[in-house]
Amino acid sequence: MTRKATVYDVAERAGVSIATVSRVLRQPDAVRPATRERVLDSVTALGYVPSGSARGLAERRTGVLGLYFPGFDASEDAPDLDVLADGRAERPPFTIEQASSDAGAPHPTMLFLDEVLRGAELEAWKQGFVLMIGVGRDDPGRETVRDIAGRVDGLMVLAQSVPDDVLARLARRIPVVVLSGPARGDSYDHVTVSNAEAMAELTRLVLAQADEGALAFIAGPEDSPDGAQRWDGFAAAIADAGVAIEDVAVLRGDFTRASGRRAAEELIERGVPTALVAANDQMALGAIDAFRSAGIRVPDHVRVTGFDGIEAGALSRPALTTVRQPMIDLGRAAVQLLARRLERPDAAPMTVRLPLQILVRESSQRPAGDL
Amino acid sequence: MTRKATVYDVAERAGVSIATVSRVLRQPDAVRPATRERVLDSVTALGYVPSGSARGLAERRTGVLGLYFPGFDASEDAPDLDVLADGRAERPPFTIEQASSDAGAPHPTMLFLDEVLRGAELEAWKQGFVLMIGVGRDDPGRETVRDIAGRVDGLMVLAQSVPDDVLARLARRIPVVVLSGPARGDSYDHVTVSNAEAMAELTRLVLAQADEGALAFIAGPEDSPDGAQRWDGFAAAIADAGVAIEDVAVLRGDFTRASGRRAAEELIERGVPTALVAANDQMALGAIDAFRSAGIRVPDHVRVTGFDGIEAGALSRPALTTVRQPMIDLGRAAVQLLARRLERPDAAPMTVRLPLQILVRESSQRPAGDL
DNA sequence: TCGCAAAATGTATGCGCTTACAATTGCGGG
DNA sequence: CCCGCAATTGTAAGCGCATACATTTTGCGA
Repeated sequence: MTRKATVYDVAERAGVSIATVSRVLRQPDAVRPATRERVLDSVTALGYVPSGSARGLAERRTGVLGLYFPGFDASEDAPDLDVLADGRAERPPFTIEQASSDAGAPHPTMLFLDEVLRGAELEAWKQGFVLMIGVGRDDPGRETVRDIAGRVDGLMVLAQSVPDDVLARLARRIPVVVLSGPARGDSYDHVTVSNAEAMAELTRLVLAQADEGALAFIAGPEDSPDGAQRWDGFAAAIADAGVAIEDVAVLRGDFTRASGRRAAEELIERGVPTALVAANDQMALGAIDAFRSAGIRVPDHVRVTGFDGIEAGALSRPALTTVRQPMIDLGRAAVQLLARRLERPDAAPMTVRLPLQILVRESSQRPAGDL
Repeated sequence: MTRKATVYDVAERAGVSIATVSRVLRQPDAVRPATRERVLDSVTALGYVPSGSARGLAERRTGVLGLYFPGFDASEDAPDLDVLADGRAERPPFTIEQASSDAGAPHPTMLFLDEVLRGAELEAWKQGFVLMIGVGRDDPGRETVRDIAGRVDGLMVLAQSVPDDVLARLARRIPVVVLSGPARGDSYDHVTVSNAEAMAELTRLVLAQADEGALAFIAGPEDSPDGAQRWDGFAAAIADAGVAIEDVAVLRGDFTRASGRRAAEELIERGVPTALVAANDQMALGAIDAFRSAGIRVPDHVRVTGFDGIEAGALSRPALTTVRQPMIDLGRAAVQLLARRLERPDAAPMTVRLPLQILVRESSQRPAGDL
């Protein structure tokens, strides 16, 4: 790897000017086939790859879109790994563990983000962009978002991953799309889902099956916007159904499986409901665990629903009724919004609302005989 | 969003030269506190964000690392989504589906890549880089890899995602690290895992439990390097154990659950083995399905093992004994290698071999009574 | 063969930033 | 109050490419 080849090298070798080289790469038809060949030969011979920086500077656009995530994994604290350290060679090529737990499964929010990312990448590719990603971390001094913002034509951020003031500042430089948060009346483009409406509908489905029995709800942590929206949807649905909120056992969890288990144990003491609506899948699965331990059958004795559509819910028995986020489409929609705004910078801010998918599975179905 | 602010704007507003502005951002200590304040004021007032392109060009490094994946999801064919189309507003905010299948679960290779990506992002952040990602697709004309290569300081590619000649060319421009393929004696840095060794060890564990019975193996598709390595490990282990290869029933699958099911059905006809080693988890799970349908109990009648460590294996009953790839660490190691090479461009090419994790779970354990 | 419009190519500038080097300023001792 | 050095700031030269505009070449009809 000597010095990297530049247009100048290519031009010289092909006996043309750098303008011609540039043309061969950008508008091949504008140059005579013979010269084109000659230039392309030099390109391969020299292993020339155009500098993205120079291009970006000259064209005043980078062709890159940025996606910025909140960091849910506290990965700042991840142990250091040093593959370059000495003595690695002597280490065994494998380790053996007696394992029955499912420890090590990634945080569900991560899975969510992975799919959003996939959708974004796909659509970016379709639109001719490349994707740059960043994760929000406690990061005094080093401003990763700003870093990224300086390198891209447009930025997608997940709600709450960037402080408002920082975001406002970045938006002065490039278009910003906010994903999956409350559709505030601000001036950004938004992509959201109808959390509340879907939860309301799900609750209606549950009520339709719940006979006369008692209803229970496991809410998420207080500071979760998602959790709040889901609660709103639930509350709206039971209000519509003429059920008094006081008649519903409302517990609070923290979105973990353990907290769902605890909540269900409390319910068992206070009296088992006919139906339990949980604000996410983890807690629903935890509740099912607790019910099972207590000999209470789902869905025979109690119907249970979750929210999110994680894989464990599909694999559990009974399979968990839930609501799936259109994750791929979230990513794709965000890119489309960005592409649109890059074309028409002064169009009015837009909010795209994607439909959720209610997956009715066994855990919420009244036993067949009763139908 | 008027015209984007540049150093010139900031300099003028602060009454200094552009050099000073640049210094404030790059080496704050080299400028007198008073001036520094003035400059920073202008920066915020103007919403200035430095251009990554210009920086990259001037510094001759971008601070970006690239990660290039093979595209396993045939996403080129993904249906178009058009969130900007008219009439979206009228669409319902949710859809309802009676669903019991686990359709829609992402391709396991995707999950693998997601984690590698996560590891890479984490380590890139720790080392002060930003990550750019690209997915390999059938892509006549548009050369995404090259595109990315032009914008980054170093490139990580998953084995087989980039044709050899293209890779060779890119490597002339920037350092390249190849992930998870055979450690060929080429001139790139490599990160791999000990597929064969781990499979051999797993096979040994199985043999130790397999009594006198017959052994079976479900191989992967012929063109899979991973599959081949796993076969090699298996073959080596049984050879060591003095078992003739002819005494082992070897079937071939295509890494899908269905193919595992078919293979097991064939085994049931030909005679159920005491132990079945599959080249990946999907096929192992498929085989377990088939055994269950036939009333054959796992692990009581037949011990089964997989490879990969997918989540469904941990959740299934019996939980699947398998080998987990150190996916996060693969990504992290790749970044470390890249960072090292950027520092010392002419160090000898290096191959880092990461240990695999053998997870011994129920599906391979001889029933307790027998111990 | 010549003339002219169209096609092909070359020239030169600027994109926004970093940085070597030059010029200026500040400060302490004499 | 002056001198010399160090700290600060300014000047200017690229970094590699795209492109407007100028120049040359080509193709074609007369």
